[in-house]
Amino acid sequence: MATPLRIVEVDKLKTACSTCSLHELCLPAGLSASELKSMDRMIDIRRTVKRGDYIFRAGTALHALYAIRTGFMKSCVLHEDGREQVAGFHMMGDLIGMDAIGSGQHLCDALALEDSEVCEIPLKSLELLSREIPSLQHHFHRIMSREIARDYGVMLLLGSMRAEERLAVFLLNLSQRFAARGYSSTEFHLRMTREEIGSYLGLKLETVSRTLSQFQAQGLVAVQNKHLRILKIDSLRELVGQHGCRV
Amino acid sequence: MATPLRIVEVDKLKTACSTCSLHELCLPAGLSASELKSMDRMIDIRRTVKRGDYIFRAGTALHALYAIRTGFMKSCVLHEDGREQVAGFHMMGDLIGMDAIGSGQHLCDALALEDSEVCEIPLKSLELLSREIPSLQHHFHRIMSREIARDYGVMLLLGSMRAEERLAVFLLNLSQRFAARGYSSTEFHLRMTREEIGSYLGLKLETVSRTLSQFQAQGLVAVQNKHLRILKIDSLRELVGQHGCRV
DNA sequence: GCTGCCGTTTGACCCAGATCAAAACAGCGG
DNA sequence: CCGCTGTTTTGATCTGGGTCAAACGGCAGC
Repeated sequence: MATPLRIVEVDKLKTACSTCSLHELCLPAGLSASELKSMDRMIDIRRTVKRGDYIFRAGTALHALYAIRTGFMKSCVLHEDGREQVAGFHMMGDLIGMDAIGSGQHLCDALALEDSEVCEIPLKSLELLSREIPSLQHHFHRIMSREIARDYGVMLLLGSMRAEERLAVFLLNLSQRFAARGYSSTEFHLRMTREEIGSYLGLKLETVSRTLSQFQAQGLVAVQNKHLRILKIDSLRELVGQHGCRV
Repeated sequence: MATPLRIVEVDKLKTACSTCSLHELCLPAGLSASELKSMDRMIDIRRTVKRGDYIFRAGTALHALYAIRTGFMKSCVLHEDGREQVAGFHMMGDLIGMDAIGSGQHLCDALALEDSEVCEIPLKSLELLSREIPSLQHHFHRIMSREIARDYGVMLLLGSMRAEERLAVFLLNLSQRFAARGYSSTEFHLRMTREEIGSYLGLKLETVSRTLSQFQAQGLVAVQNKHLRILKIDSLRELVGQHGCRV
């Protein structure tokens, strides 16, 4: 076997759903081998995005949904007066762009917080294929539903939790998502700035910083710049929900 | 024609998608006459719910999605410690229960704020039928997407708006939704209590009351108990976004 | 290694909206 | 018509987290 041929082969393997290590986490979860092949045919474009690049911008037309293969991104919704609110942080296996199906236009910006790779999934193709593969159809519905469920959680957080609780929820959520992807649940890098965390949690960056320092003083976490280690995960869990509510 | 027969006929007409006055607003929007017939076959159960009745409770298994035919309801997500956060107010034509598709269990309570009528739409049937009718499939996706989009708006509101802005956004949203349903955009009844408004907006009931009184003093609205009249809709619109942000 | 730029931390002070309290009011059953 | 209950309004006071300000630290470019 000639070397050039092998390279091409490996390259192709790397970018197919059927061999992607995320396929149990991502859209094709639960599909059979032959159904995965159909997925492979549907997803023909992969994009590499560099830190700071936009995957899509608010106001632009929906071209496709994007499955995150590697990297880390945020989506933020903008108010006409310039205020921006981080609506979510996304990591590998997550599907983004679903906010745009309703109107055909994206409502938020999505941008990479580190060099990333995404798979473009044209909505039309996805809808076509899910008419043929019931389990894909149902799984897509589950993914959209989980986004709604996540949003409800954020509403609860923003509407009725105090600062410490918000931050604890945030850290526990990151921890759990990293764990689900095979990474450490207690030690990770915060890819976003304090300001972005604050925006997501409805707090100012100073409050995020202060609360993080307070957690550190209490021995709950060890923070050094963007590196975070959770020391007492149970105490963090207890912290959520036991304090008197703010609203 | 005998009277009893006529009654049955009218009754049947009243409960079919094909003759429902909401069908351009609801799930079957854009379907052909024959496709509407298929919808009729799918939706075989209509439920009447009285003020205070639950349509579903958090933690219970997903049986069906519910399209609201008449009435007004709220959904609220609960925190284990008893805190509750209103996640949305729903009126005729709205589809609720989509939060449960992901896990198979409802994450929020849905309860009627006035006597209402809902159509039960079994998820399995809906998925089956949308495999046959592409426009139904796409419209269902659009509805789920619009729920995500709405949630992003609520996040922006809860995360970065001051009390007056939140209330103005709330009133403008109600106004616009009533208008879309053929009712007055400037005069309507608030079906929910001040406390429920507050919960939805992340404010306490006293703040809602005070802010409403303030709007009244400024001549923006006329409130009398639960009856509300918008006097200066443009001023309300201007109010949103011009103040310095809280977060 | 030095310099400049961000992002972060920490302190001091302030204010929007929460909390507490009480009165006014609507709606309802008897 | 009355009394009861739950909702709403309004006032007085308090406080969590916002705002302003300054110092610190890590890292990229030179």
